[in-house]
Amino acid sequence: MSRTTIHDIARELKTSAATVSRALNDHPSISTATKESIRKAAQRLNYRQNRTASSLRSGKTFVVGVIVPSVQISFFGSVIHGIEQVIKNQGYNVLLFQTNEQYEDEVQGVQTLLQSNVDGIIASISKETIKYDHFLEVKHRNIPLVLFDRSIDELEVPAVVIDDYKGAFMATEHLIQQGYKRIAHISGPQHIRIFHERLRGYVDALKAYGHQVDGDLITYGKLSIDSGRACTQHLLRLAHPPDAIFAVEDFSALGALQVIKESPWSQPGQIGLVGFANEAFSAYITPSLTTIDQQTALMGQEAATIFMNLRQEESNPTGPPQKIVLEPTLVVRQSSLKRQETID
Amino acid sequence: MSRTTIHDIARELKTSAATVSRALNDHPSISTATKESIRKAAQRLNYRQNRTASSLRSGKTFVVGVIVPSVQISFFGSVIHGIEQVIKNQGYNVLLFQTNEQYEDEVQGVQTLLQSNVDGIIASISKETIKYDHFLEVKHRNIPLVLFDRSIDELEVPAVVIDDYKGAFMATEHLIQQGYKRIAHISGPQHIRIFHERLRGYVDALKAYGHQVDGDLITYGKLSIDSGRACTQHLLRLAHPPDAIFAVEDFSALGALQVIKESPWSQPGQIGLVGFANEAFSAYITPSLTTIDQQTALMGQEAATIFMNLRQEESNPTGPPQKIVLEPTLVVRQSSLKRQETID
DNA sequence: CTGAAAGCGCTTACAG
DNA sequence: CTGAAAGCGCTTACAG
Repeated sequence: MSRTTIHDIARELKTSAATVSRALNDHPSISTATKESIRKAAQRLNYRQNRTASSLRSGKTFVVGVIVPSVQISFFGSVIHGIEQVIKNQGYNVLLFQTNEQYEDEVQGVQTLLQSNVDGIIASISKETIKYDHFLEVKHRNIPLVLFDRSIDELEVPAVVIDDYKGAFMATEHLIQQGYKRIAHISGPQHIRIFHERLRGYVDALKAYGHQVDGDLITYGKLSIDSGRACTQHLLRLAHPPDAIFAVEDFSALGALQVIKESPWSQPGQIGLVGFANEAFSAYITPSLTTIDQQTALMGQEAATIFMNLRQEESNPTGPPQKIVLEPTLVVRQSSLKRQETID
Repeated sequence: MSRTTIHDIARELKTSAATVSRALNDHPSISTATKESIRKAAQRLNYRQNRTASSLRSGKTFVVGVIVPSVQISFFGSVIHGIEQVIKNQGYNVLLFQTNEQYEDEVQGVQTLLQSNVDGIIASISKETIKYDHFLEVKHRNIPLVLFDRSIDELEVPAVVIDDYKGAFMATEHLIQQGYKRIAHISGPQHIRIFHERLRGYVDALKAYGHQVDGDLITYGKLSIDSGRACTQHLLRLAHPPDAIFAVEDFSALGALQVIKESPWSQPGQIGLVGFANEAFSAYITPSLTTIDQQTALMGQEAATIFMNLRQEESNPTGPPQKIVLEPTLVVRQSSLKRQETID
């Protein structure tokens, strides 16, 4: 019942384990006839390569570690999908680590992936992370590291992001063009670049259209439904409340929408709302959520492709790390459309 | 720059690799003093165990393979979360494989996981799968295999499911109690047990309440928004259309809801709707979707716990495989509430 | 085109 | 309590 090894095949065919190994790996110096008979024997004996042994010897595991806050956020699920598409064809697999947005889990994840000898790591950092030693270790060990979406400039590693500034600008511009006058922003943790960029895009769009930037209308949330609720409650209680909200991501926007719907004096249609991320639920809520699409599958594919290229280079830092910036798209749905006020 | 090994530590402390290995694994026969100094040296030299080498020698990888149709379905994301919670504490990690509901991908996934020497596999089968040889091989190799949700009785392996019959009965009963008279069912592939069970629950609830079971009102879909749309269009075009629909899962229900909303002569509130799974979006669509909750996190935890127990047994089949059946819960939201007809 | 031999970095009976 | 030695199943220079 114990598993077939290359030695079993070698014995069967009266050849050597080396030849069997070469044949199964399609090594050019093995004759076609030999390869053929070895392959047949392998199949007959139900041979399966022992990847662990192969990895130990060759130094390659064909495993890519993927670190994300949570697969339950459809954005990350979708990116993982894109990653898998690309690497599967090259014989790679995904070893998954969820951080639950916790710094400690992220550190532990990196350690585990290092111990597992992954051939590379593709990651999006947790919102709690403000120290990067664990990622620096990856870099110093010359293990290909690619960040996506939530990247960290100071790490100086390749990254795939969308143009968050531009996306935020478009979102805000859209609200302005709809005729909203006091546009608030629910932002996110500023140490993560993308959230800061979105804030910048918001501010610059207001300025570009001659709107005043009012610090009271900018709140800092935590990227969750509950946080979106809290921020919105705060905004609606202002002496001079907003007539529109641009939320830094869709979960915050969803929280905002809930509060808006519950509040008697602020129905949807009166308060414009735009999110960011085009989460799975965003098209189906009511009103459906106007948001910024991030080309998630493409983001995953690009990150995986960078890894594939990096993998060969082997520690020759050829200039600054590659950075791919994808174009955001505005997806207009109902939540941002301004209702005609003539009814009142 | 090459990685520290136990030999490096041994040399440093003038002891043997065997002792270093034992000390780092907290072997009882090593003195506390020795352990202490070895641990310190390991830390100082930034030692990280090479899991590949450890696995090859010990035969354990501390990796659990998880096979699911797609992490983008929040149900599966949530179960994976539950699995990770349990196994992380025991030092295990998740090697992820998505099948995209394709039989070929599932077979390939199993092969890869076998080659990777995973210590066990936790899986939910693809809807396209009707042959199970790949899973039989796992079983025959004595690798712990646990199925969840979409399980296969004939494989005779442990499984965690919810009581799908009961959930479907509850869903249908709820619609009956709301006063709906012609309740349709959008079902799923019948070779997967849970979908057949849900159909049974639907039929039996109708019978239990003296409703007629009308074959015209039962359609067989493919578990997707589009499929739900198609089935619903078909149902609404019947000479004698339904006044309520119980959908086999939430994506089908979402498709149904879209068609209902688009159709001028069948607004929500007139056509009752219940789904199954309590997907992430279900609470937020309008009308919010009444559905059956499946205790996803618990399902993952239970599956992981079974694996943990199985792992020790080592091929002594002690009676029939364990089967855990979780209780479903009816989550009543707006989509199933019957509007008073007095308005007309 | 093929084989013998070394070795990847651990773990673990066996011996003391 | 500690060490020497074998070996997990591969891959790969080296030699022919």
